[in-house]
Amino acid sequence: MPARDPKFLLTLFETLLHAFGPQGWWPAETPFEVIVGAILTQNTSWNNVTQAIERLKKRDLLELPRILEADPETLRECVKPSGFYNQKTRYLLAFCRHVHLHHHCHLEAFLGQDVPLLRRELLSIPGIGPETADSIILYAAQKPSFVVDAYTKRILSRHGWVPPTIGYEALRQVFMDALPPDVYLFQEFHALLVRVGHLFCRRTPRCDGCPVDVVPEKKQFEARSPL
DNA sequence: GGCCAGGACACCA
DNA sequence: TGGTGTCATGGC
Repeated sequence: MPARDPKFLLTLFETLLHAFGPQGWWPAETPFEVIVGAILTQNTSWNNVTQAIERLKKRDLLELPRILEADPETLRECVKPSGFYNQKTRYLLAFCRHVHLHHHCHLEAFLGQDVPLLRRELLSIPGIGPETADSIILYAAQKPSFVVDAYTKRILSRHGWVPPTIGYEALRQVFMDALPPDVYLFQEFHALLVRVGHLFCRRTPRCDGCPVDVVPEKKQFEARSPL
């Protein structure tokens, strides 16, 4: 049960864009670096991820074939600062092996597929869940698939616009239905929600001054869920 | 020293 | 189907 007015989310986007300006996501030089970052940032602060990516860069491992050729122990050492390094090394290798096996390491061909096909294929790879898949589609493939993360859910439910129990796919659909399929809009909106989340909506409630509060929309759910 | 972070997955009832 | 534990490092 999302907010009824489909223009509400556009109003929210414009409010955040006015308050914070364009965020210019994703901070990466290549689509493959986006993908590596998307996997490494799972439940991890971006600061830790940048350290891992720097290690990979230093060893010239930010290319798909290089990861496949790399010594697994070296790979683990690079991934380590981002936490969960055994898992994430496995996930990184699983992704690279998949593209190697099914697309002959041709990342552009893989990312060039239609969104439904690409999303289904991404979700079939171990370690790629819905958020990671949508991040890869939106920021690496540059195709419109809205990314829902913990902040998105927290911000919207805390303000009473969606129930706190809403699932990933349902919340994603709220955005997909309400917004035009515009890559720039999706990229900036997600980045802005993360920015707001960092500043105002951590687990310790600290919402004073949150620009989301000024968005005019009738709230349908109990506001300020006790997250 | 404890809490938190731009999740995903296995396991269990 | 939904809830819970596990994976692990670095910053505050």
